[in-house]
Amino acid sequence: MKPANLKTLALELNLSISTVSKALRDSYEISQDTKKKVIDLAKKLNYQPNPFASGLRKKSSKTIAVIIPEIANNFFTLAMDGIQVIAQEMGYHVLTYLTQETLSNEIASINHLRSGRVDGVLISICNETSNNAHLEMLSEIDIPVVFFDRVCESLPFPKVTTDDYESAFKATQHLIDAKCKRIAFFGGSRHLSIMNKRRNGYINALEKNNITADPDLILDFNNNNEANLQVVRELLGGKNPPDGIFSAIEKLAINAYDICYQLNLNIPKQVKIISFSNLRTASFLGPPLTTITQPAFEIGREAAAILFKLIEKKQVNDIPDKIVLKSTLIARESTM
Amino acid sequence: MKPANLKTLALELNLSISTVSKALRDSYEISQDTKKKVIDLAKKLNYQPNPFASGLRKKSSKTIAVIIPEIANNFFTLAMDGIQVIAQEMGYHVLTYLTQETLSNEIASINHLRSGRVDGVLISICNETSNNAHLEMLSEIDIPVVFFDRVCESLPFPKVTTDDYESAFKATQHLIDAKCKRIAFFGGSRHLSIMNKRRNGYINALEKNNITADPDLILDFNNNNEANLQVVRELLGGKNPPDGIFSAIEKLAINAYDICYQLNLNIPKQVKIISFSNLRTASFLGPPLTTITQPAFEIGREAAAILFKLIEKKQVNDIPDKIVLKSTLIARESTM
DNA sequence: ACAATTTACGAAAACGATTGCGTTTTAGGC
DNA sequence: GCCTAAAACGCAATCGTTTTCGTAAATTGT
Repeated sequence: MKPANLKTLALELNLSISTVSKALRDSYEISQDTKKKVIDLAKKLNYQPNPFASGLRKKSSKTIAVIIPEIANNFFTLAMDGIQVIAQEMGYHVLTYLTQETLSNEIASINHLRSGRVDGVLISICNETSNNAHLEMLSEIDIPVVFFDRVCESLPFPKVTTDDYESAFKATQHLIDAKCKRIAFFGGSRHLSIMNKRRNGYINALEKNNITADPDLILDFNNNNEANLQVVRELLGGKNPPDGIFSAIEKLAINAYDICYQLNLNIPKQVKIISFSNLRTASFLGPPLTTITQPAFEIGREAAAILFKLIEKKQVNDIPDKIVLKSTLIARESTM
Repeated sequence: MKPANLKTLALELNLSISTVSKALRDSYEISQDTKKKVIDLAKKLNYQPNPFASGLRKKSSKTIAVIIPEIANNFFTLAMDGIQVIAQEMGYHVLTYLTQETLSNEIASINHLRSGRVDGVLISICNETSNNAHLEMLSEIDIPVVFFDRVCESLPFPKVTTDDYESAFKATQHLIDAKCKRIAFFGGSRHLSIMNKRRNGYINALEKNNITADPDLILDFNNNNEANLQVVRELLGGKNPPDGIFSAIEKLAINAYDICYQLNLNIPKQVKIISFSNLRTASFLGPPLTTITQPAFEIGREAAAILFKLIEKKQVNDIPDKIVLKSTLIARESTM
């Protein structure tokens, strides 16, 4: 059965298409009587306006795009949840693009948006992103953009992040307070500003405690998990292993657990571990993992809320350039 | 800067709009020479066809919808990943709708699709779904639909599931083999066929071992996690607690861990636990959790692959009505 | 050299919703 | 009863792309 359209309704009611359209949009030009008739029939036939037709005409789609590196990641999953909740409330549709941490996918995704397919974009950049050529294209497209978590500092879009530097500092201090002498940092791409902030928080915390950072303990990991595991194995199985690990990435903390199990290293006796993480099961790990937990859901909500303000041009002047939410350190047995 | 459109290109090249359009679609009507000119300019101006215009004209959107109960769920996250991978390969866009396990949201989402916004639908129904009135509307919309995991048996759409009955049977047998005498079943909505299959697998495994199922040990949980925790607490803290738990839902196994920690119950000595789960950290829990792990990623891939065959009407005859993938039981310490 | 094809392109009508503007009807004022 | 103004509705253009059909020019065959 063909879906009903304005023509169908108009024919049935002996009205013109424009009258029907205006009635449905509650125009002052149409009498209450006709409005009621139109609306009733529309409901009866389950009329849904064709999104292509109105998109073409109005140049708006009631759709936003979310571009994230991966979805099988607790942080992004929760952020996505927050985004969806707001979007659903606002009556918007959500298109998701996964870049799989690959620059070419990120470029392709952004290119898709040039066509006016969406009214706004929420983006968290991938760890291969070093230059901003493709991100600057976002400025050329004339739609609102909001960055969250993995932001690009040099671009003039609102950004929602967490207090990465402070959290990293606290995490490192937490390990120092737990008597760790050799603390390793597990980080990611040097191109990501959040990674640099976390690394700096780590380094400055060490310095403040008069510990000189050992370059051998500052590790950058990539997207190859096998290789990453090997690096962790060599570090923990080597001759001068760390007694504390601060991981800026959840997955790397899991790798550390993996290797500790393999090498029969006791956590926390031989090595203490703290990690940025949104793992729901952190409390039930063996041993429970001390985490820096980002308010991922709220980040998604905030970012989406800002985006919709921009899209609907409400209170555009009181939109902050940058929102920083606080992460919380939850101490558990892995650092006791 | 306004995005380039066919008119722009046509004007620049002194060609007609139709020629440009045909050139870009590699029509045999256009000479190689003109094609090259058009394509070059299109690339230079970064032309992207307006999706509304072509959607309106062609009645196809290169977009699919994914309707799932929640995204903060390891199974659905992985399935989503599989779907996205295929969709990206096929050049399709993905719209996500979360029903939050709520019937009204599911109805609203399905209603959105009546407008021709998408070319196909992948759906896993929510646990409030008992009657099929709204799902039958999917038949009226004239687009392909594929169910995955939480399928609706009575509807004539392809279904991708796992061997739920067999896996549940094996899981229960696994506990029986581990000398459990009182095995509890943690299930969900009786409206979901997969839950019934898992429950039946459990019951039949008991019967085969000449154990009569105790109704007090067959629990149905809902979406209220606080209430669920309380039920688990009363069961495990009661006078006749089970010595084995087979959970059909990951979240409930976590609840069980939670209560065991609270009540100082030793897993597996006092109670053994096995659960359907896609937890990546199952091996690192205290103790490591024995799981029935569904091939979630592959389910997503398979379902998407079938959907695209249907959409593009390729090999439509050799599409099976039902695909059943196998889950794997991974024995870990929680049942030793 | 002339008809018959073939090649290469353009004109124009869709697709369905929106909206400015013109037109008809009704109500109101005197 | 006539004029003005407001109320209620229809006409038609528009958004950008696709596609059918028509036609001029180039090519082929004899």
